[in-house]
Amino acid sequence: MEKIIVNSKYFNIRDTLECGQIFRFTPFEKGYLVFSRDKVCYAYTEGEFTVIETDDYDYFYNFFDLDRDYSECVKNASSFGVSVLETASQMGRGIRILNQDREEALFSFIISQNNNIPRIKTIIERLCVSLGDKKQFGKISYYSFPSALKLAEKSKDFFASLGLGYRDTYLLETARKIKDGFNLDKINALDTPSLRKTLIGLKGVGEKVADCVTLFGFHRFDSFPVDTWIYKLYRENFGGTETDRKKVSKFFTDKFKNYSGIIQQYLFYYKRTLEEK
DNA sequence: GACCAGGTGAATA
DNA sequence: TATTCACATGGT
Repeated sequence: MEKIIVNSKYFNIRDTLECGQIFRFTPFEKGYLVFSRDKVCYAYTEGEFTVIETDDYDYFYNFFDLDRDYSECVKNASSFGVSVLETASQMGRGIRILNQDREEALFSFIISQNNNIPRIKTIIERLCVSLGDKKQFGKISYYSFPSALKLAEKSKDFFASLGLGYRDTYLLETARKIKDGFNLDKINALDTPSLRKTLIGLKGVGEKVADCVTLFGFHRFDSFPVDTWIYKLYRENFGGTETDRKKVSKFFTDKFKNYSGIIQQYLFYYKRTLEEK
């Protein structure tokens, strides 16, 4: 067991987990257990520090993007003279964009479409319990996220029984494609537009899911996913009039460039916490 | 019942 | 190219 200790000003564990980029975490003692692939860590706040306890130091150091200076991101977000950006980036300054497992991000966001976050979490948890490997972390037992190969063996009805709804075929077809050689690591060599296009070739992956996967699975900060919340914010806070989500995304990426992804998270988190009751 | 949730695929014009 | 509609499921 090792500990990573970081000043919490630009690394808040709650904000990082609750901002909607990851679905596998659970409250535990002073903080959270966070799961990624077959790994786990225990993360909590202690005074002015964020503490990560784990058996996989290097993995989680990279996972939480600890080499990046996020004060730069907040500074950039504030530089546009738009008050909502000022507010949102201050509120979300502790958010880090996670370096998630590519397969896990891909399948998770296929499940996310036209769905709400609590239910997405439930479905993913069921997937792990029924197909993942049982693992041990101290006294805690948990399940890994199942590989595409494992998913590809199951039937459409099996996924339907887990509550995936019409997304059952999307998950199955994408899992089979990966089993047949579609390589998520190889396509990391592509630039973001080509990567997006390639991902959209998968069943169940459209503009929005592709943007989430490039951002959360491939760490492409020039991606700006537009979901229903961001679309609402675009109209209400930016006076936007475009209805095509693709054009809305372009509006923001043209403005925010290589800070698009992190600013999108500031805005998403802000809008969602503001409106939740 | 209607409407919504981190939308997409397919049909249509 | 752009618009429209069905699609499972569960919560409000």
